[in-house]
Amino acid sequence: MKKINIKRLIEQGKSGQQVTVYGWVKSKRDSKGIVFIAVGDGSTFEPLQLIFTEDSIAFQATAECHTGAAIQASGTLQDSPGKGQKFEVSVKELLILGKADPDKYPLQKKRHSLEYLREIGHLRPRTNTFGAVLRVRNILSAAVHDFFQSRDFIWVHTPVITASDCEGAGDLFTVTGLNMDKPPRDSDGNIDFSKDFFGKHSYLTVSGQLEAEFLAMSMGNVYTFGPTFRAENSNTSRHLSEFWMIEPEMAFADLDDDITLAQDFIQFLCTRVLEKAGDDIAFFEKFYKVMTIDQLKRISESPFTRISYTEAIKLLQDSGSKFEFPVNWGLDLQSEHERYLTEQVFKGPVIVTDYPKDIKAFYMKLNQDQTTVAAMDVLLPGIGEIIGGSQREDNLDVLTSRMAAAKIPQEEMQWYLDLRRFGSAPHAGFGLGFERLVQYITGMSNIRDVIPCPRTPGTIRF
RNA sequence: UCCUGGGUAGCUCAGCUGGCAGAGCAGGUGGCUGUUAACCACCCUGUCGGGGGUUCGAAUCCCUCCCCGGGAGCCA
Repeated sequence: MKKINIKRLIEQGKSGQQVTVYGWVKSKRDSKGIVFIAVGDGSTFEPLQLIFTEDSIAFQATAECHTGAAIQASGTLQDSPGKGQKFEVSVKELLILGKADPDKYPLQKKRHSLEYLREIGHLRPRTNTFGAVLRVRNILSAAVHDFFQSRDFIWVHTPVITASDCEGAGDLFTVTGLNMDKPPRDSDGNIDFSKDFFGKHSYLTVSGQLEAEFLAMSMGNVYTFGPTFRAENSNTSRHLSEFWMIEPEMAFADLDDDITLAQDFIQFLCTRVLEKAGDDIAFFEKFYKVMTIDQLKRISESPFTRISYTEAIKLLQDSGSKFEFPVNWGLDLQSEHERYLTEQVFKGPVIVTDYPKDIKAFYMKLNQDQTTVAAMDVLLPGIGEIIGGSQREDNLDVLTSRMAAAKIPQEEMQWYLDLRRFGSAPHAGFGLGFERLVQYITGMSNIRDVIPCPRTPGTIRF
């Protein structure tokens, strides 16, 4: 039998058509002689209304049919006289494929707290909110590839297991095949990773950037889109230990090209979500009241504010606002400062550029002033940093001296320095935290609610 | 990791300076011919996070541990 999902049925169905639908019961309402069942199958936000009247055999079967049950229903698609839906199905045959005991089923046809839903992560995709999140996440994932493919970027697969521990992006998870009860020791008593699976200490990647750089320095424009791991003990609404990151890297490009790409990228994604996930976005607007369709339209149309770090410091100092943390040139911007810029001053995305070299990574291009680097952060209201990027240092001497200053051992990094020895060229890229983007667009305030299986310190399930 | 708020019925929460454990929703039964998280009536539902202490008496006060938010730091 050829199955049709509810999304297709609503889009392409014709009144009078015989249909069979499959899904899970979202709610049941009954009156004398008539029963209404709302059924969903994940394909779309709108549930399908099933009608059972006393004259059908299926009517009896609804007694056993509670919220959460998996059902198969056959009948006639017809225009709905009721408000709220275009079609409904008058059901002649109802099969309960899997019951859901109403005394034990953890989901009810009412609002649950997001905290509670996190405890039943395997069932929460059946809720309106999480279904909408997953559909938006899917639209965005596909749009990421559409955006880069349409610009001839090559999708490259950088490794999940890496030997680079000097990227400086945070603590790393060790990957090992050693017997943890009795690991081999060297003469100093330290664990001897030369006896490990790969012959050296290996980690889960914290960024594909360094590898993406050598791919860009041969393929031109490339991007990665894959999982990333940070062993930081971060307990916030915008950090995960395992998250997905998108990292484009462009050869023959400077910071300005990088910023333009970042803005075009975010705007493209907002536009695509509005086109393809209207129902879901409308739901977020209505129930969570954080991100509106109008706001998304505005973001997709108007250029982002650009401000240099130096200008930002001056603006904060002259603002007359009291901050908990000091504002001084040379100090990093704190959350409260970023929030002030995005939420109070500019009320939208802000791109801060040209940070002092001492608070940024060693690989960022040193500016002519010798004190700042060609870096940029994209900041969003409510989220903070969503993108961190830079033009990369392409001068061998400058790079090695910056590595020395940052005390980064160079023996293991000769391959990286080779890119500056042979055919070096200006290049730039950035990293975008995918879940933070999903958060921003849906208005979900906790990052744990935009990924199916969140990994955070002290918590792992499934 | 630090600061801060919380944990009471299946879910969401009220329960004041210590004095009989509560409501809405869900569930059950009945009613209602078209509902939209339906509605109306009645019924059922408790390790008050765990342990210890103070007290005639603790959900309430004290100590301790566990868990969950929010904020901060680290970052995407």
